[in-house]
Amino acid sequence: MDSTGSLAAALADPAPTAARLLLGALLTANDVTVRIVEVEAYGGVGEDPASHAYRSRSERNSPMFGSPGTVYVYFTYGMHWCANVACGPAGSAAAVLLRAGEVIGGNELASSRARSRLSDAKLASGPARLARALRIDGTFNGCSVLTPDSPVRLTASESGWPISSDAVCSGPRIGIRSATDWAWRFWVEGSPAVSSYRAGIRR
DNA sequence: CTATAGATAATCT
DNA sequence: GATTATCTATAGA
Repeated sequence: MDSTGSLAAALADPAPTAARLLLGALLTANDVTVRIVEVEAYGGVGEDPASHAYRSRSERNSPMFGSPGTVYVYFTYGMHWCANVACGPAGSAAAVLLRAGEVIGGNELASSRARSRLSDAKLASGPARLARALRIDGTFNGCSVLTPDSPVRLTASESGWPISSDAVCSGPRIGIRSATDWAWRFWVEGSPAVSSYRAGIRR
């Protein structure tokens, strides 16, 4: 089986399993390629209070209900785009949030797109920066990362994927206010691009 | 280095 | 009208 077929099989798994299998895969869009090093899993309707799909299907979250590999992009905090990939059986509304990646191609382009001057390691460190480096916005909604002519593509090199489970860490998800004790965030140990956010956010 | 406040708009109630 | 799966500038140690 080729690597794209393996990825397709991985995306059909439940969110936490699919999430950890996305680590080490390559994401390409707009002439920039990143190696995914940090992700979070989100569940479907009625099963994950932190998920955008928790309440019900809406116009915004409808891409989450698509087949595995469907891209769901949302706009938040008045200025940031964040990218997800639907996973699990079609209609389950589970998804994986792409939180961080190492830029391995199109470095200068990614740098020129950044809102501020950033070191190479931080160009795609954080969900909004990742989307910005690849210039992913709302027009990508509904695309599939598994379709050859899609503007966003997910691939895997046979040598670098999947990542050894020894190198994968997990912990609580970031920036949410419910289900904070679910260890549904996964990252590659030691990657300089993994975001190191502060724990306590005061309001 | 750490900690905090402010920006800024679509979506949902 | 409140909330938000964030980032950056700025202040202080």
